[in-house]
Amino acid sequence: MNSVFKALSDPTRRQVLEMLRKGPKPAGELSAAFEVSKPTMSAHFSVLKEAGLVTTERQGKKVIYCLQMSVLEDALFGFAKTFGWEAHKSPTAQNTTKLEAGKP
Amino acid sequence: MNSVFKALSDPTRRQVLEMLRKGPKPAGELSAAFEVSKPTMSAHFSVLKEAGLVTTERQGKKVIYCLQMSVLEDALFGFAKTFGWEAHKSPTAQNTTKLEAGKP
DNA sequence: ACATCATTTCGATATTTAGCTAAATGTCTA
DNA sequence: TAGACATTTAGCTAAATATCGAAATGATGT
Repeated sequence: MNSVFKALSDPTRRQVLEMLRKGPKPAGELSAAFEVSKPTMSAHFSVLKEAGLVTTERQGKKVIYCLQMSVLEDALFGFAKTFGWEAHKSPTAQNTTKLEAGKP
Repeated sequence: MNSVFKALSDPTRRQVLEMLRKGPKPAGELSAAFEVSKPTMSAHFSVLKEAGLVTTERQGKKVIYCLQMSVLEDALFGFAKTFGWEAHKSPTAQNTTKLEAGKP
């Protein structure tokens, strides 16, 4: 859980997670959205992966990143609960475990 | 908001916030709960203060730290909302603006 | 097998962060 | 004002992090 908060402490990494919210995306597409080098992005990906916030899955020449909502949820709301907050999934929360086929 | 997440990325600082959940506490009491030097704690306090997560108020020879729940709430739930979560204050959430008198 | 494209690893450097001790500052009480 | 605490500032080290360009690896499709 510490590693999750560490991972969330960088704005680029938070943005990556937000991009993944609508569904899995390849590394290249994620990288292209930021003004940093590919190696730098790869390092950010590693941090997210080690925190368990994302998983990867190879599809042909691409590596697909997939948000693990449950990990984010546990960290965020586990912490929030110690402050007396309650929280619940909204009806719009969605599955992030499967890639919709044929997305670029 | 970035500064809030930065502040939350350290476990000591998160624990300080949790200690303040039940009400304001003097710096000395907070420091005593951790195995680090006073200056180190002071640096942690600065980070929390710059993020707006705590405010201080001098009372005699002591400096009282006070959790700003609203700042924590905005950062945490502002972020959570972008992931489709809803959240609300639980009935147990409480006032942090006033110090209960005469606490050691 | 090769060319190509996507991604990661390598090596190097700069910045940031957490931690310390020692010294300075601030505020009460006698 | 002097003594006693409480807290912060100064100055430092060591470790972690962010970043880069260049090179290496992996997978595909011809």
